[in-house]
Amino acid sequence: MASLFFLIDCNNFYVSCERVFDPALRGKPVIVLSNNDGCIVARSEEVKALDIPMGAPAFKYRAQIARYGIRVFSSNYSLYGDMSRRVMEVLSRFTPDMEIYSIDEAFVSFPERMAGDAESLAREMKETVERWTGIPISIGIATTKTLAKVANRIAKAFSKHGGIFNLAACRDVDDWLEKVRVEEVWGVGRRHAKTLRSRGIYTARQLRDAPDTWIRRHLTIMGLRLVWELRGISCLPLEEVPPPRKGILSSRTFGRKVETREELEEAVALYASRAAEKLRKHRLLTSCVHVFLTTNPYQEGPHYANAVTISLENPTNYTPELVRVAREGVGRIFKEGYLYKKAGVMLLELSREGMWQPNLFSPPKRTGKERNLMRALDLINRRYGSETVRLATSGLERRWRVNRSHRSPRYTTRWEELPTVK
DNA sequence: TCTGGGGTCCTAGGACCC
DNA sequence: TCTGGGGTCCTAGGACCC
Repeated sequence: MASLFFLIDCNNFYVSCERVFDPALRGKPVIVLSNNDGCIVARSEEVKALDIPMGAPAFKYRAQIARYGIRVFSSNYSLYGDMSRRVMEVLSRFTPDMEIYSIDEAFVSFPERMAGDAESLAREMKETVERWTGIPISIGIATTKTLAKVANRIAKAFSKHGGIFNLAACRDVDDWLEKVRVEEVWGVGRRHAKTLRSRGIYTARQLRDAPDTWIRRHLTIMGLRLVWELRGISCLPLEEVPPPRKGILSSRTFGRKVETREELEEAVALYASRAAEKLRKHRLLTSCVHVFLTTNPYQEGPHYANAVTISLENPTNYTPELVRVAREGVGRIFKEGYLYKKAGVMLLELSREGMWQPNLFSPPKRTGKERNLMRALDLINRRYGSETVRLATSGLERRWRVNRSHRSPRYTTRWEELPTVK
């Protein structure tokens, strides 16, 4: 049975989260920076109007930030994660058929026979989310997910539609697709856009009408699916149950350059601990640890990047074991004489706790004691803040830690940072 | 001086098998 | 003079997403 897809997208999500708790920011230019205060990852409308692009390195725009009095925030993921949970909770009251696609986006679907009510339903969703959470949203409606994305973009670009646009009810779909540039289509990035332009394809409409064989050859099977979706043939179903994770990554750019093996080992020990914590949170075990380090690729001078993958005999989520292996990994790839900028730990080959095959030749050493230790560790860190208790190998001084000089309070997840009403 | 972090999927090519 | 065809599995790298 055919469905109608809604794509719900929070407007300038991180900026909107900051504005909920500081209304003085409304109508003012605001940006939110990535980790280490590196890139601009969210912009208010006022900033978009200044042609400051998404993902730009913040230091290149210092002059404009000062000139226009742009308010700057470091990322506050505790706050954004919690606000996202609230938005999704409100949306889920309208339908069980929902896919949480990212921190600020969700797809929902309704049977096509409800098409007549689609817009009033969307309006109700929008009003409820905005009233209950304070986060403004836009909604795109269409017969496929890719077209719903397009519809959402139109809803955002043309404010006369009041943040809601229903492409399924349009007679002039061709005209609308003509207005959307090919690189704005979901699944077309910089490289594919270039390939398409070289063949004279500039708009979503031209992409929709491109020949299958050429698309298949140059944009792979993914591109072909996307083109079919533009034609209204649904190829991407709603994924209500998230597929099992394939890997868990923890990595950071350093606040300053790191030269010594000891400091790299500290950093990697911390990342391994964090990854192990995520592992336990999802009740998973890993049997493969991937460690990587790299110098700054943007900078002149000798560049070095390397990685190593270490298989474990038995799957585990025990922090000390993973930290030991990760540090060993650093030992294998570290080279003296370079200025390192980033390192990370990736855990692969994940399995569900309690479902792994014991190894015949080396029975597991894991004891109830270890499990209890990890449980206590997680409990303490959840209650008193992360890293209240941690391994000493992850360093005490830690001069390499990230810069985060403009973070707002964690209003909703820390008692001592609750907003005060005057 | 200063350029994020966490994911997914696909393809090409090599090694290996009979 | 003549040197196949059909598979699988693994990995590295590229492209994309937010």
